[in-house]
Amino acid sequence: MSEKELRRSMSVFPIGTVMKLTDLSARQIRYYEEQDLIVPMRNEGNRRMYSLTNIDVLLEIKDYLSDGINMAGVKRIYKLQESKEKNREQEMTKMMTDDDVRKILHDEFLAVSGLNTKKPHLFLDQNRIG
DNA sequence: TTTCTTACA
DNA sequence: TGTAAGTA
Repeated sequence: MSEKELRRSMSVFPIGTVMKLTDLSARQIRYYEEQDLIVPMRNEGNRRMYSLTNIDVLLEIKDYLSDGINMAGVKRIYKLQESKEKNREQEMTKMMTDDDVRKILHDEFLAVSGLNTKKPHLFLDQNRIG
């Protein structure tokens, strides 16, 4: 996660500030949380603290709602994005793994055939195996 | 003062 | 969704 993303994910705004920034009522903001559209952090006093990312989502929700989409529809949109991101990450992980295996087999082949002119990969791959 | 939870003439 | 009550 980049520093920019870390900053955007820092929960530092109390609900009152979020109300002004999004023009939503506290009731609505808490309701969207109940619908699992956002997951604000809690401070020592059990107060909800929101991040810029949370605020972005709330603004997006407002846009969808103003476009005539109901809560069920909004929830479907985020559910879909969530599953797609998981699949993408899983695919990426699988690709990385396959690539590692390929490199390892390639290096082993070079070593056995006595043509290993580049050993650098062996260190990295062995660490990944362990 | 602000926010939280719960509940509803 | 709004709003009231009683807290923290």
